[in-house]
Amino acid sequence: MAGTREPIWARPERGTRGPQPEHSRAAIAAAAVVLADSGGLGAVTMRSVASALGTSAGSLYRYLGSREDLLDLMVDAAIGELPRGDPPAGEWLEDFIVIARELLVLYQRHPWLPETIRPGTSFGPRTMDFFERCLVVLEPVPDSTTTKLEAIGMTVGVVAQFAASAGTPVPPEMLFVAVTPEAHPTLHAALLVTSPPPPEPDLFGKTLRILLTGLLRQVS
Amino acid sequence: MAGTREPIWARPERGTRGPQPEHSRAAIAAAAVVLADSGGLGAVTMRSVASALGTSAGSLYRYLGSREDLLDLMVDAAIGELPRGDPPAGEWLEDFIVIARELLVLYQRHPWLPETIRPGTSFGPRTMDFFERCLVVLEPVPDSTTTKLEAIGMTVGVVAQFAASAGTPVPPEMLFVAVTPEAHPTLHAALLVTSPPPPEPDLFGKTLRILLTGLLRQVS
DNA sequence: ATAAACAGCGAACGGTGTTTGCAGTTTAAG
DNA sequence: CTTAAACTGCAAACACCGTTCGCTGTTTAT
Repeated sequence: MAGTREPIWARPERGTRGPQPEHSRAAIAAAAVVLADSGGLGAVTMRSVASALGTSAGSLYRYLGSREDLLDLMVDAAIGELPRGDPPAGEWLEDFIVIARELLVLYQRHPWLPETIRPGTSFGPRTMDFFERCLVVLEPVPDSTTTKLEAIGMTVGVVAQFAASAGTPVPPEMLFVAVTPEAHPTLHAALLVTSPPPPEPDLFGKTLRILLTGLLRQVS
Repeated sequence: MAGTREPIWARPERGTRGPQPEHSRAAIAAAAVVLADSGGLGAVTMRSVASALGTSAGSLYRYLGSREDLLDLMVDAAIGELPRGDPPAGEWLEDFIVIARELLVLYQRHPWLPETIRPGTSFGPRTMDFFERCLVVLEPVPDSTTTKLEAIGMTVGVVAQFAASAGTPVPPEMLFVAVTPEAHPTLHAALLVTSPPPPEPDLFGKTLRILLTGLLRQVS
């Protein structure tokens, strides 16, 4: 029953005694984000982050309880890069899709973000700001907040899906070594097509419009 | 240019010389799946899989080129558990949603599966069978195979989203330590609701129906 | 018969997250 | 002002990880 630990957001950044820490959570998160941006999440090790800050791995545990805490910090720092102001005054659907597009470019700038948002992630204050901003935009929608949060969660998932598929522009044939013309005739035929049909111009917006108008009640 | 390696499906399971191997890819995958089911993906180490098979970690490299190969084997083995026969004769939308439901229960039985399907996964023959089965069901739809594959991918993503959110039945307050009544009034109010409204009876089916009827042309 | 290809195994290598003990520093309490 | 508690930083160590290597023995093609 004591397997889990208190999330980092519930612990004070520093105590009231002792010398002033040489680093801050924000600086640690920023250094880790830089490493992840250039080398992927695998490049974010306690030692690499520590050496980027000019300290040692063990010293990081004065700031973090575990590597998971570091990931929580990174997630919140990245989501904190989203635009914050701009409470828009248009139609809620279009406003919300604007937010989704902002999230998409964030996911493309930080490809490690979706995989770092894992089950067990403890979301920080900047992420809560994001959720709040979504709810504000959805204010005109007459559904319950629970339903809205479900719709937001589904949207975030779809955005991650688009960000991931945009990373692999054309499926390399390496991923399809296992298809045989006999067992998979339809699939095999599809892979032989040399010039695929022109892609939907705005599949992203189209998909989200479909999903949201179905999931949330239209304001009459 | 030589950073990537040939996927395991392109290599023969065994050569033509030498003694018969004591294990098989299928047995290795099965052992790894059992470990992941009970202890999560983190419990799947070369040493743990090897010891489950009564051998040593180094010996596994006679069968696998890397741990990634092991994950590829696991993914294909799990997806291979999906029902295979039953080419249904109903409406394509309902038939496809049946497949999606089968995938959902598979994801719930193997919670490690979505995270194991990573960018770079090389899909095996059982997974190709699954794609083929999806395409067969979508045969009556007049869209291009490319569009259908996009719809399938989006469906798989949505199913993973549902499987993940079903794993966390009620968001524990630990995940929301960072919300403050001042900065997040709407969110804060939503978390105070003691009895949330009864959830949509079949949000899963509803969502997929919405998504698929929008993404794919209705058969006229 | 010979040589190549292969299986199995134990030891080792570099890397990982994390813990621990210690020395030095700052602050709160007596 | 003194003292003790709380705190920081650091180096070393621990257990574990994926992976490689060298070796012995076995099977098969030539």
